[in-house]
Amino acid sequence: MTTAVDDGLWSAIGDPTRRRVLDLLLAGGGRTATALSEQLPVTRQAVAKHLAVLDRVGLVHAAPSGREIRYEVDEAQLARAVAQLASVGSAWDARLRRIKRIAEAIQRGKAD
Amino acid sequence: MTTAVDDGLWSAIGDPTRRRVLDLLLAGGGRTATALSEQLPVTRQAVAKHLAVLDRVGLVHAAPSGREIRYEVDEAQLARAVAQLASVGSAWDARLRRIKRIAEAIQRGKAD
DNA sequence: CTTAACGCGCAACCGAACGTTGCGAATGGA
DNA sequence: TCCATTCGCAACGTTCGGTTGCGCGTTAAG
Repeated sequence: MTTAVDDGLWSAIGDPTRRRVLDLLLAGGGRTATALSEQLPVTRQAVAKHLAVLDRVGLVHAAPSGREIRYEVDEAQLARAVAQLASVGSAWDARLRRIKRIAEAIQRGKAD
Repeated sequence: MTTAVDDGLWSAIGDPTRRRVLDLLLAGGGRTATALSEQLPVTRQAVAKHLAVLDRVGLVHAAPSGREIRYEVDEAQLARAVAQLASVGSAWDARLRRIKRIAEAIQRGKAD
């Protein structure tokens, strides 16, 4: 079982700036690209591109209103992403536990 | 609390090929770059570069032996990476829960 | 001992991704 | 109407993941 990871979702949340964008949107509700860029170390255009990526994988959704475009987190999709993180994490964790157990067994065997 | 994530570690495990390299090393014990590349859809050189990245962040460690170089997972560092995955995951999860609670509260408020 | 084969590193190259700057277009308020 | 604000588009540079080609050292076979 290789954890059935969606590489699209992963690489979307793999970028540090995109993670911070998601953090900001989660913390402050829907915001525009310009507003987000003011609280990030990158330009508005960079933020816009990241929002496009997040939109493409369904993690955010655009809400146009007049000349502004407010972006909001898609909670269901983010929950799916969180599940994938947990999935990979627990898979590796299980491997590590098994390795530790085997190592301890060998230690005991040495004591023959 | 922004979860104090190490971007170096994150981007190391953010790459799909590097995750698969770690999976293979965890499953089959120490292996050489050539052996790994035979079970991956990329060339030996690509694997070698990924191993260099993983080595730089301490997720694997090289064990030279004659003309071969066997790579092994650093379990402590991988455990740290797993902790970061869990950290980000649970942070987002908590946000999602709060949002849901607030939404429900508003729903109840509407029923006035 | 000589030689062939294997494993590795280095360098050049290509395409995609992240970031920048500069510009023009459209909307909103004075 | 006019100015400010917000956005989209295009060009550019840099880094990253991947490939190919070559040369070097180690191992093993003759």
